[in-house]
Amino acid sequence: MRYGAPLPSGYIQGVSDEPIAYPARVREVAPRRAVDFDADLNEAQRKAATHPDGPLLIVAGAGTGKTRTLVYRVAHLIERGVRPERILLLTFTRRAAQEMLGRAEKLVGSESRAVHGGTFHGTAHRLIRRFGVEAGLPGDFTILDQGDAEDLMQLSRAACGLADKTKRFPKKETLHHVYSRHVNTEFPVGAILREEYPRFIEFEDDFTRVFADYTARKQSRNLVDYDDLLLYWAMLLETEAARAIGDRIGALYDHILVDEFQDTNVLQARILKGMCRVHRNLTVVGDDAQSIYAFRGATIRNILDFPRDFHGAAVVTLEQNYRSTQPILDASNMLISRAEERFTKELYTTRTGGEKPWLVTAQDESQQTRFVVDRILELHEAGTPLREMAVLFRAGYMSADLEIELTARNIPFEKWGGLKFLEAAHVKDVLAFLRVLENPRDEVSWYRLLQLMPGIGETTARRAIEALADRDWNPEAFAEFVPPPRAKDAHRGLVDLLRALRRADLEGDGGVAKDIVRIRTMYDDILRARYDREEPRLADLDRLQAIADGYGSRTDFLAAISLDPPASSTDLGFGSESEDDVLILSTAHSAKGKEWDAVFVIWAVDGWFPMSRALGDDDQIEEERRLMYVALTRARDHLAVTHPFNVYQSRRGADYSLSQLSRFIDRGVVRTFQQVVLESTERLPEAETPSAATPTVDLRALLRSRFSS
DNA sequence: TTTTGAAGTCTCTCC
DNA sequence: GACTTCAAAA
Repeated sequence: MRYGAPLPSGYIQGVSDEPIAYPARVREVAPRRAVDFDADLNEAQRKAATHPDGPLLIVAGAGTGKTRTLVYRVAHLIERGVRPERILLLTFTRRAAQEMLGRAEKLVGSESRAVHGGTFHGTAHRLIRRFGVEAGLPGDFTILDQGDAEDLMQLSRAACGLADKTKRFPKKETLHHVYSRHVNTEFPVGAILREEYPRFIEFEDDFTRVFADYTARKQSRNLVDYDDLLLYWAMLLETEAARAIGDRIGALYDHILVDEFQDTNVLQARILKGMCRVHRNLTVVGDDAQSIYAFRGATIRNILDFPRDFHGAAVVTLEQNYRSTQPILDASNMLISRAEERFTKELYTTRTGGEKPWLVTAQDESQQTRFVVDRILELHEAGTPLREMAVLFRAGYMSADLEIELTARNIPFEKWGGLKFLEAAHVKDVLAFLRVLENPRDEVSWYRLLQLMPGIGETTARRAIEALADRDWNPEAFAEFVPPPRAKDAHRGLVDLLRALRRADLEGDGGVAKDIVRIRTMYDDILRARYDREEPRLADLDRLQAIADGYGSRTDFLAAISLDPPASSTDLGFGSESEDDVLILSTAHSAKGKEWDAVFVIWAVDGWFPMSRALGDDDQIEEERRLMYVALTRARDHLAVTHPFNVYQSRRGADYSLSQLSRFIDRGVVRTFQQVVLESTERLPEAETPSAATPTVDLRALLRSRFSS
């Protein structure tokens, strides 16, 4: 059973097939110059970049000039006369797309600006807005992010009568995870349960019921989740009823290039096949050793099966690493050599010299932090800009202590990945108002904003929504809804606010930033009453307002923030800040595709990296290992892996426990590092503690003994 | 019956 | 430190 919306058979033809307009990302016009493929590329890179038409698989190890090769391929295509707007460049993150388009522009000039680039989801969104209505999809849908989708799943769960305290029935997050996996991997629900949640197998029928309700609910409320974006794209291409539309979408592009192919899933592979039904000009680049998105359904089979799926595909392998020094490669190669399955080979470099990476044992978290900060300042004084250094970790919250220290010492930093401010409750609250205006059927947002009102809780909110649904979501139905007496004032206030906002819309006095100002006349008070520390939250809303200012319409704004969320605080529209020399803090995932002169990988502790949740499952441990490999291979000249020895365990009472070094740094890997054990700070006066202290005999012995057991 | 405050329970990666 | 669950108050 599948849960996607079937495409209605009727659709209207018409509207020209001119390419979708993409906003130009770079303003200045770069001069056009002849590209020198011979001088700029090595043989393998050149072979890939100048490959003629037809399917091409580039297997590229870390740092082998993958981006460079793709950019030169784009340049080559343009020189060959392919129209730039007929080239589609699919990447995994928005950052990667921007970087690649920027580099292409430097190479071939402003012409390359017409190249279409973006993430799978972003591109899906544009195509669906453009062609979806013709295929019977709603034109005014709003996009659910993961949190919204989970909330909607909760409503479905309740509608199926599974919300009561039956403790054993899975949480909304689990339900959504299974659903998303089903869509992205096409595994049957039962198989997913058997593999990942054996304890829930008995509920398979209930899962199916909830999913059916969830799917129907999304459709009747004009809601589209991330998975739907891909699903609808695939269906536009594949469904017989949409054949003519699929043909036109397929005819939009002559060449398709895909970055990070190892992180695509079967649904994305189907999309690529569909996009290539007129031509077979598909170039994919990937590295199986860097596959780190299995949790999203990515499968390495896409790379392995590529030559079979696209018969006669050329395969080019890039092995020469231009990024890292040999000692860093030695450590990385050793680490990944432990992987259960490997398909690619050892990386090598012609770069000479370079010191062994450091393996730093700190006494505790605060010493780890001090070491990292001291070392960063040292390198900075020696001439490395802050922006050329990064601290990487497994999960967003692990940098908390470091962030405090950096702030205290006035070192500017920028954080990538982890919790984004758009996911913060108070920001989502304000967005809920906007989304209800945009799509009055947005049940998730109604539910959220109603419960903000004093006196209105779960039950009253649900009743109000029922009243709305009964009247086909006519906005007036809410005004006529009779709330319980205690919520009378709040109801009145909300009705007035929504009316005022709609009126402003009609009178052209809108603008999404103005909307937010109006919403905040009500919401700021609610916020103050709800939270003790209101200042940072109010500041977040100021930032939201500033971002909104850059968008003309509410529709654009809402779509943009679901698909291209500002990833860091400096992305948030305070322009000049992003030019500053700032240190990068990033999750290992968000660091993929980037490189720095100096990289610090902190919390290399078993249970942290790899995370404890992965420990039960061999495949997950392998994915964690590849993730560590990704982290290590980000470094050009300096690499330090740190682990605190004593870890404060807030979970089990207030005491310290001894931590184990990450299992990925086994004895053989340790030999590729130089070990540094930081002295306990109590023993030495601070002035005498060098940032890289001499190892003490005791701790070294302790360290060794752990590897011998 | 519904809301709200307080204690208790986890904590990921991303579009 | 944020979200869920439980018990008391309106």
